[in-house]
Amino acid sequence: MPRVIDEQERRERIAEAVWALVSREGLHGATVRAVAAECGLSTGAIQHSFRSQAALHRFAMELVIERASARIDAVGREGAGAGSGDGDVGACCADGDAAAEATLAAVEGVLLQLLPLDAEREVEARVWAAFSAAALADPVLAPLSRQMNRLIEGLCARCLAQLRAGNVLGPAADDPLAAPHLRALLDGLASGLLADPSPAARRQARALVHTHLESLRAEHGDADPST
Amino acid sequence: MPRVIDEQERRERIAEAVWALVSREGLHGATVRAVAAECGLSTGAIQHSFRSQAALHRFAMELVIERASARIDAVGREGAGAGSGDGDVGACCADGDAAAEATLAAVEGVLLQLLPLDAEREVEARVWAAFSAAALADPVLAPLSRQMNRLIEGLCARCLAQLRAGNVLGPAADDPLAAPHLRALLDGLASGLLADPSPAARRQARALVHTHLESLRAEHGDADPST
DNA sequence: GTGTATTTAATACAGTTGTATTACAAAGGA
DNA sequence: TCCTTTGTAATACAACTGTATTAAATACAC
Repeated sequence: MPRVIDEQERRERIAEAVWALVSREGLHGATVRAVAAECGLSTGAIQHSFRSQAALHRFAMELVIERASARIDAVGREGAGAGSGDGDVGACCADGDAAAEATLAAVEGVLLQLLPLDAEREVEARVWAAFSAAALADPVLAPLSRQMNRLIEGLCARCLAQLRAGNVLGPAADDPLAAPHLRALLDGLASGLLADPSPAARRQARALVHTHLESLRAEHGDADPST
Repeated sequence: MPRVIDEQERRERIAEAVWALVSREGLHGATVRAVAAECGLSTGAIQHSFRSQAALHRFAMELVIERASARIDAVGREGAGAGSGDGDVGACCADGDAAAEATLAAVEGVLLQLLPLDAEREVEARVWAAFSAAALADPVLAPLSRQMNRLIEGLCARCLAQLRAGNVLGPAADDPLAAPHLRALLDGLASGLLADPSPAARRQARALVHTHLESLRAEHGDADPST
């Protein structure tokens, strides 16, 4: 047998070149030739790994989901047991306020990871924005877009559940709309940050996530008592 | 003088053909030839009105802003005086609840106009999504993206001001973050609706806007008393 | 009517794209 | 050592792109 190559790793390397190009120049910049140049291969090598450009783009989009999914699952696993990492919160709610603050801060940190607040997340968010825009006119990519939304909403739901378990939230958190609400907010913040990544905008986004969580805590009445 | 043509109207007609194509096939579908076919002109006629394809795309994006801006201004003008259209609310806050409900409903209606809940808005939102994604990698279009965000945030601010004037909101509405918060929420909801325009998702989006406004009303404590 | 300025249509052209095809290099089994 | 199998590189090709150029048609001034 000749030159053995880790095909999966090769495919991911190519997909990462796609990411770089999409982030810099948009999806239309990720031509086969440009991708080949970006990762130091020939167009023939690209074609050996991917039947077509559409397959390449699809794989690159799926890889974004896969990586994000892995990160989110990791957060979920480590967040399920501990509040902020140095103390268990779920069971012992004896000294309320300190533990509550810790849980709140931990959740806030997790949610902030979904925003393009550093260089790496910004690339990821730009790439995702390009792909999800393309998905609007491409039935093959559209399901991936929805999958990502479900993924993030799931993370939001788990964060809210954790806050509820720590008795940090009022009854408002039981609202089944709380997770979609949080997801939409994060999505809109991310899109705004991509258009304006200034330090001021980043500060504002952080503050917004903070006050949103605080407002969930402050809320003690029913959401809609009139109807 | 030969055939006199309303150049501005012609340009807008061409731009609307761009919208249709972008909504159906994405930005890359708006080639000069496709645009010409869409509006029943020749490529020569397109080139007579627009120096280049980039200029055409830019104009089409600006026209989205212009149209949206006109709608928003109209809403602002009619909304400045009356609450819901059949009764003045700003001054007479004698019978609180009924007037408050009316104001709230009126504002809710305005905000819902920003979401792709009907066919026309959906096209507009799809077009805008495509353009703002392109703006991430195009320095010429990027300012337009930010301009639109400012426009919508301004509308949000005015809506909140109206609610405040009607004594519908607690002190939380004075938070300078309330308008950016609302804008981000609407942005995220819009993007979610484009990915999943199902009736269920639309119902959820409507409900979310409603509960968000309700939560602003319910909130009476400080947003962040601890720090 | 004639002429002229101006818009339109058609075509030409150079560049780029995705993809198929081809020849070449490399690596292990006989 | 040679040979087969696999990956690589280069090139070819057809389709499509934006744009420049050209010729025709049109509508008003005179």
